[in-house]
Amino acid sequence: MAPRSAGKTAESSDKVGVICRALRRAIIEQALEPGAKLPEDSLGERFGVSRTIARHALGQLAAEGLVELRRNRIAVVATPSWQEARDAFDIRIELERLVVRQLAGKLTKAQIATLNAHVDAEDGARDGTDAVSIRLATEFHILLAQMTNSPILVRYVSEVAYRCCLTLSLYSRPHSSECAINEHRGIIAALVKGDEAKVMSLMHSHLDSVANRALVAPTPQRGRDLLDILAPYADEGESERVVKMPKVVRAR
Amino acid sequence: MAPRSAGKTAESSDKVGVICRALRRAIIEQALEPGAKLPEDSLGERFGVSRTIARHALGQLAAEGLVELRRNRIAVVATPSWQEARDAFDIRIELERLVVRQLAGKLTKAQIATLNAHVDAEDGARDGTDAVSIRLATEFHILLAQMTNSPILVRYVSEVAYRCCLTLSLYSRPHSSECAINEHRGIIAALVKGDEAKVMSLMHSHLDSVANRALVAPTPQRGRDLLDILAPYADEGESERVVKMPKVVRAR
DNA sequence: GGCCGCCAAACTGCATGCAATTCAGGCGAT
DNA sequence: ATCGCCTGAATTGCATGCAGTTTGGCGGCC
Repeated sequence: MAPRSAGKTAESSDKVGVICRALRRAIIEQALEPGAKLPEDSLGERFGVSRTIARHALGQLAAEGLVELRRNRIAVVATPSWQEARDAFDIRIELERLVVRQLAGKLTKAQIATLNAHVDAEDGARDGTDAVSIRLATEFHILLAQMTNSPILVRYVSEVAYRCCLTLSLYSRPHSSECAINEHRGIIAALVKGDEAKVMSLMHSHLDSVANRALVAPTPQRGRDLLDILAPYADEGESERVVKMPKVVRAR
Repeated sequence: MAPRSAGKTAESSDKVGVICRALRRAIIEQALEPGAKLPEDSLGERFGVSRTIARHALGQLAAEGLVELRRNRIAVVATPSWQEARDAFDIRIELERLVVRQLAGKLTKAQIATLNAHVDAEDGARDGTDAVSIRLATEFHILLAQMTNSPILVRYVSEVAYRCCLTLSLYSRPHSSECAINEHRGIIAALVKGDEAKVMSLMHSHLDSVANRALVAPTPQRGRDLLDILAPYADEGESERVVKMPKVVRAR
């Protein structure tokens, strides 16, 4: 009955979970671009719930870093800076190395079959939209994390993978997913073989190459539209020169 | 002091943030033990807000893994299994290695002073309660994370550190904090010297020793959740204390 | 005496209402 | 024409109310 480590911490409560999942998916499939507005009542109306619930869902997603919540302002899909994107990938690399280290040589036949099936699905979706193949690629990594049976690891890998997904829509260009698929197959093979060092290095280089392919140009002016990027970060803490802020409330 | 207003994701909204911080602190100082009930009403009354806000705060804390939310049931302070505690420490080790790797040799004088001051504070609090010294020790690690200027890293390190704190109250015995303080000093020294490899290994062994000192294996078997869950309640037996504790303290 | 079912209290799930704040755009002054 | 101000509409912040669920205890039945 009670599925023990089902890892359901919060959001699975009910409708909140539904909205969270829907929004997450919409975000990582780029149906909702970074900076897109998410008014509470529109959301509530769309999902047939009240603002209270929509609000709660937005709170959860904000905790995951997928949306940005500014006081008294409409919530928007998060717009990570380039540096934050880079940081997210760094963290992701460490976490996923941990995943495959725990998994090397310990996969059951059923798990191997599941993984292979998923990669096949990725393959089959190659003629679909980019958005879908990006989502599938991300889900492959989450699938791996789930096999560790460590709810915490699952949560962190999921979150950071989603965040990376989000940055892909900001800083990347047409995504060549074929190599990623092959790299996924390679990782599965190394996992089955149980070569811990090999699979860790494979995962490292896989993610690193994705990051490098995705995150172009260290020049900060490379974003789609600078306007959106600057807006939410207009007041960065310390070394900010006050250009013109006559009587703006300084947010305490 | 204005500790860099970064990391404004959600909770800093207003009252929700206040409640979150208060509860977090109460939890890591073990004023609230794992399993303690957190009814929305009482919380709201205690903090002078409505259930809506208390509920939202609980949602955030649940997302961080500090409280457990069961549908239609009173929220409780999370009770991680032994395995989850171990997993949390594993993740923490990787994350904090990342922190010190980024920080090695890059600390400003001001940052070094801040760190030293904090360790001095830890030292000064040695004759205080265990709870306080545990909190201070945890905050040292969070301080380090903040110096990376990576909001994501700060968030993850904070969360996982709090979780580890939580497990300490479950599985640890009288905590000898002096060695921890010395290890903290050692880490600062290595950071200043800029020896990346050394500081990573120091941090690794520091956390590993904390984990090993704290997590005494309950049973060689894993998956014995029930035992762990019962532990905090199973006060019966040798203690002649009042077993009867039917109602939650109600904090009035 | 012990067990089972019923019932009231407690609590959560969710929607709605009201006040406060922000946003958009029009109007007048420079 | 540009900038600043002012006002109505949009939107959030929060409290409260009602309905559904769980809890815990009381009384009846075996």
